[in-house]
Amino acid sequence: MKSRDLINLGIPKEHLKAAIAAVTNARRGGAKAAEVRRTVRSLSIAPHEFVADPTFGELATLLINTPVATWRERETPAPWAKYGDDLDESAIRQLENACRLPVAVQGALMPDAHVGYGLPIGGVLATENAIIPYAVGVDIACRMKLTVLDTPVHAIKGEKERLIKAIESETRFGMGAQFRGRDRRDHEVLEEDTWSEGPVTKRLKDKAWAQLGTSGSGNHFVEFGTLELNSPDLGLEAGTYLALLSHSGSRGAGATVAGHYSKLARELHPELPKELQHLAWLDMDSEAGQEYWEAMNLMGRYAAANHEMIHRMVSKALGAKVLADVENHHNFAWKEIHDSKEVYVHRKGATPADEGVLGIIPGSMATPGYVVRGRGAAESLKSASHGAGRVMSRTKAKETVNWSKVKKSLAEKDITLLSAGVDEAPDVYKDIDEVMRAQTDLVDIVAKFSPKIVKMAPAGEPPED
DNA sequence: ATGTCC
Repeated sequence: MKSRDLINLGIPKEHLKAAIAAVTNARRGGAKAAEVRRTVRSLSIAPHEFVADPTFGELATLLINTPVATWRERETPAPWAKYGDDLDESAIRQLENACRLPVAVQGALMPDAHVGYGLPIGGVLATENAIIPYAVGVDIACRMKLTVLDTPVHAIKGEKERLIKAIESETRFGMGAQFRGRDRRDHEVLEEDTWSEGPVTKRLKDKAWAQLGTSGSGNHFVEFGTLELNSPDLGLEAGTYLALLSHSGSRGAGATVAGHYSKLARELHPELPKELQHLAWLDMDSEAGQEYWEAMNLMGRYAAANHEMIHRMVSKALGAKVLADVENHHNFAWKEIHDSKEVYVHRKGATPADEGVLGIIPGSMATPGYVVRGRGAAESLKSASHGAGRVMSRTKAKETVNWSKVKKSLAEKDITLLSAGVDEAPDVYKDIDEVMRAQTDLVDIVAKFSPKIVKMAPAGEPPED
């Protein structure tokens, strides 16, 4: 019997697992399909009559003890702030909807906001005692890392081939990208017991190992560029440096964790209206909530290790020493105190910007990114944008972007593009400097990074191995 | 974002 049959027979989504187990047991015990079907129908109508049944008793008790879920939204929506004047209206609607959730406490919309599943990208949401998998995002712990190297800046021109080779030989890109055999990277994060403690993560460790030190597709990248520091900071003298910047996350492992728990959250909240289904939450007091929290935090450490291996291998190939290091998650949730209250702050495509905290806000392959220092603005839930933000969908980009024009413009800026999809062309993004101007209350600019040698996943090609 | 839904 399939899930859909069970639902048609009146089994609520949240008890599908228990129902499937009971049906399987009944069939193993020799009951015929039609007979089981009749039992399930009767049980869904009058569960009290089945409490003592050896096979269906447990399911009957579950049905009796589950109050009929009813949708109750906040009487008044949670307060939220937005930054920027020309924000996508659909993204605004998504954040407004999120603020209607009974678990919502406060929201904020960053100037790079655009539509995503559930919460918009560039959306921040604080909740009480609840975690929303889709408000963290599919790429859990998607993250930036910048290392300043002791390699002289003129190497970007003078030793270009050597820099290109370091990226090409030490990184992998694309959906399913991985290292094979002895090329696999090792990191102590893989030795954690946490992997085997989670019912989902225990199946993901080998894939995670194979993908350690890789970037995915879409907006992930690894690039060399110049970092301009106008005054001493980051433990460095003022000056222009050669830096390595990467954008990647928790890869396939994180996507599987996200998919599993967002589905579970939706099943646990069948009462949610359609526009809020993707914002289904897990109660932090529940086993599912705790499982997701542990898995999410593991994905956080894994994504950090992922970047660490990219930077370690590339700088090692160059024989370079790391002079400074800045990094941050921008798809994650944190337990924080806001307004003297403990809340779970989800930042989905948003950079943590508590007072004094360093972060990285990238532009595009052809425009600057910025190292920033947070100002701790309460209205933004101590957050800032995570980039420039898309102005054009991937589909539209593929129809309209003139690739040879892009190449010409890159050449004029002395930018070497090793590979990328047309949907990542500079024009699909907002003007990063305009976005930075919309968030002067949120962050101060520390340094400016200009991309010079850029690698992204090639479009439409099979993954490398 | 991800080897394309459990």
